[in-house]
Amino acid sequence: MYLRSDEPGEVTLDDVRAITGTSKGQIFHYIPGGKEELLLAVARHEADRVLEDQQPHLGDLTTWAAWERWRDAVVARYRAQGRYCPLGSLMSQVGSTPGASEVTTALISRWQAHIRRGIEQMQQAGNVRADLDADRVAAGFIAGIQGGVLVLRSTGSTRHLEAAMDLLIDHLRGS
Amino acid sequence: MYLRSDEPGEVTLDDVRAITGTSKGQIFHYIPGGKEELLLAVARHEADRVLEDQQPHLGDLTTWAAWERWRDAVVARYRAQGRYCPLGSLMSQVGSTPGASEVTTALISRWQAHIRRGIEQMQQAGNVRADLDADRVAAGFIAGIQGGVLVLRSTGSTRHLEAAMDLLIDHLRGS
DNA sequence: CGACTTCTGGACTTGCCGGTCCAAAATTTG
DNA sequence: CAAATTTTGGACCGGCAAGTCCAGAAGTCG
Repeated sequence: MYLRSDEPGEVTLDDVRAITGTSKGQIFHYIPGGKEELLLAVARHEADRVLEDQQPHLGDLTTWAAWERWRDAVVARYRAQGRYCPLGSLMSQVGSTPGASEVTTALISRWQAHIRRGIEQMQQAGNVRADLDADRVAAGFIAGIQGGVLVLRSTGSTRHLEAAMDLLIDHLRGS
Repeated sequence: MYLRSDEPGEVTLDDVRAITGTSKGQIFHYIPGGKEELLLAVARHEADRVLEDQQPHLGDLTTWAAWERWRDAVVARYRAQGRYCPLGSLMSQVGSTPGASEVTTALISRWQAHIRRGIEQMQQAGNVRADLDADRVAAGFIAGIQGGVLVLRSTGSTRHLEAAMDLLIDHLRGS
């Protein structure tokens, strides 16, 4: 039975010690909360990166071309990441502690707010039907992207992610 | 068979022993592969249940009313399940072994095939535009549902799941 | 009944990992 | 410089959980 080895499973404090070239003493000196505090800090950092990697497109969804660039950026980012999802692994390790779900819900809500804002701007410009519930469509995007990434993690293909994003953009276009 | 009630972490063989009223000797006598084989067997069983719980709707997506019933069944099922997703927990424990991804990809592909078939039937009946790529839209459904459930697991709300399914059904309707 | 096979229970082994502790090195301070 | 404080390294502890082993119970068959 092999526990050890490559990326997928668990990260141990010994791994951290080895990688950072430090010692247990230092880890607990600087991070009194131990493993959970460490993992949560990394998770928060990764969560920020998720949104950063979508910029500047995510913050400026004001034309159809921008939506396409955003779509491409998201697909490219996750294609590059492949089966290994840092944030996903982290969250599954930190389990269902209160801090963990706080990180995910915060990420989701910031992400969704960006998308909603983009839709509203498109509506104001008359490019999207005004009677669409922007927040609801934004929620759909979040779900589609998350699910696409989940599928990517187990199949290695970005097909579902692309399909979800394309369909939702088409929906906005009113096709 | 029911598994733990306190959702979060790990299932140990001692848990299994206690719940089933057996002993380590028996477990390894009947399941030589140990924990991994056991977990995979349960995962396969849960995967079957996922589709069973959507029947008979999933197998008969031939009218708009049927699509709505299916949508309601899926939402109801996951709402009832709440934050605790048996299959999800299982898969995160069994990690990224080859057997694990085989279970998920098999589930995804059967699920998607059902949806695709439903779309094709609607197309043949003239209810859905014939130029829609049925398999692609089905992939979008899978992504949306998976993502909706993922969000449900961390926020406890079915809002994203409902939004994703409604938007995709609207899309089929060509609204 | 008696040899033989299968099943059962649970003590035991092995190895892992988070966390503690403290002695010594480095650094600051007076 | 010397005392006080902070930082460092790593041996060690405790607990946990997967998997092994074997002694005996239960069942099978001639």
